[in-house]
Amino acid sequence: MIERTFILLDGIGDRMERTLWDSGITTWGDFMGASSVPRISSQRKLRYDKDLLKASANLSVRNGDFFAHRLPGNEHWRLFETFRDDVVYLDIETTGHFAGNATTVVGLYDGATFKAFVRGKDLTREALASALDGKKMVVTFFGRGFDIPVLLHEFDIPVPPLHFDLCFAAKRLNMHGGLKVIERELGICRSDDTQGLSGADAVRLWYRYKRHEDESALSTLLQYNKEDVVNLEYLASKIFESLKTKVTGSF
DNA sequence: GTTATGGGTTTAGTCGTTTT
DNA sequence: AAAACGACTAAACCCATAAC
Repeated sequence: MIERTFILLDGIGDRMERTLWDSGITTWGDFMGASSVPRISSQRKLRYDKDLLKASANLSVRNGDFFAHRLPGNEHWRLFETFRDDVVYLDIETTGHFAGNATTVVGLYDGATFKAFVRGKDLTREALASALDGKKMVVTFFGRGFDIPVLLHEFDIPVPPLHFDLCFAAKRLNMHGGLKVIERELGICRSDDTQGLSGADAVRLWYRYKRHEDESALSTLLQYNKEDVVNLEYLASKIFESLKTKVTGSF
């Protein structure tokens, strides 16, 4: 998908990109190989050829920062397949807005293993930073509005440059509603222990664990968080494929 | 059910630039 | 000169969450 992307060129927006695709120029190679391109002067084409060459070089060394800066946040999804091996799925639980919104649990999943960091145990700036180190893309549900700002405010850690927020991506596919609703739409089932639990319940579970040192409440909370995070992977690949088809019209 | 919060996106409209 | 287009802006809107 990234090699079909032209909106990273300065002066090319989504409409011009569509025009290029429609005229048969569907990849960077097509563009650079064409002797001339409709609606683009030869002078500009020269500049774009250089830019695309630079993009190719950055793609081959897998430089996530390069693309993060050249694409608007709502188009970061285009790099999901490219950086799939360096993705981290992330979901946090907190004490809630009016209790200062302190992070209680940070759940991370890299596609193979799940790791939860718990406040008062192993949730530290250093542990988080090292777990996120080297990741090129973070996948969240509404993380742009919630998880990432909260984490930055509390821990000031470096986060991966690319961010695939499934909430806004799903909306582009006319899938409205929160994470649980969308999970159900895609046929994902929750375990018996966490069936029907919501974010508000996560707050309650935390307080139950804290007040009574109730380890079973914590373990339910961690299970809930784990399912949230692990399900993001399936959601992401589904949403990526649908978005790709929708945007390109699957030429 | 309503409201507040803080982050973000989308949409519609306007304006300036590029291409033919 | 006209058409097509991107950039910019502001307003509307969405989400998770909890207090009321």
